Amino acid sequence: MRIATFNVNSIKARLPALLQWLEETRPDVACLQELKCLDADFPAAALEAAGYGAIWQGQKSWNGVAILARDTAPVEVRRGLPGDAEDTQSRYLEAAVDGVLVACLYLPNGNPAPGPKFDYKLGWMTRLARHVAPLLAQPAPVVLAGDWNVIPTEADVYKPASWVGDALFRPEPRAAFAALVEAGWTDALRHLHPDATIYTFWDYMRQRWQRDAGLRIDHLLLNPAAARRLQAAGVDREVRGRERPSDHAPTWVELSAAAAESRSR
DNA sequence: ATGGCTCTGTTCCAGAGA
Repeated sequence: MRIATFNVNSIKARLPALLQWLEETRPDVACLQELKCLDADFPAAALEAAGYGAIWQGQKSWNGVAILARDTAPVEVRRGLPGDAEDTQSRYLEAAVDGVLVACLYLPNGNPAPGPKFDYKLGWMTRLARHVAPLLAQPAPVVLAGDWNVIPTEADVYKPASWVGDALFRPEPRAAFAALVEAGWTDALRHLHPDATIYTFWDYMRQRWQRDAGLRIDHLLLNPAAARRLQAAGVDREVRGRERPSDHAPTWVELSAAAAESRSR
């Protein structure tokens, strides 16, 4: 079972690229971020024609998340991150697909730091940690997939020195991310590729793609039940090199089926 | 330190992103 996350940077601008990628890689689940569209404008029919059921949480101009499932309908479990009744930004969805609980998240950028946007980011991470704590010990696999807007370590950025002080690289968000890993969530890509240079985002500016000056900020965190099934993980880098690309590349994990796991025990 | 690039919408610039 392949579960992917892809910040599309406008689902309307990116629909051809999205459909091409779905056709090529056929993920079982795809978590999308930065839809940048109203609920009414979500291209559900085009995705259905491509073989994907979907749930989505849009909003005008910014943010927006969706969960796609191949040949089935994702069963919505939660809409919005709990803990702040004032939060109206569309950044969090949860769905069950084939016995796996998938959370699709779009963590706030947080720049400039310090400031109210950075405070919102840290508060969001606190709320996330509180919400996912009981999911860690679930017997069912749980995958927290999305654009985390956190560079976990110096190995995850082309030039750490130039990102010091940035909201993606400041100690507080990194500590919040590290605390989840310390608690038992597995950072799937880093776990399987401990020494590799892995990027999932390349800024449009300054020829960052051409220079491979990237960041690893799109992550899939697995609870122990999911980590036990982890077979492979990667980044579909070629998608970033195409015409009119998103600034993020799709990032994915492959989990073995439940039956295969029970046989192997 | 600045600006570079790409997206959206009460658009022909400004705000946000990372």
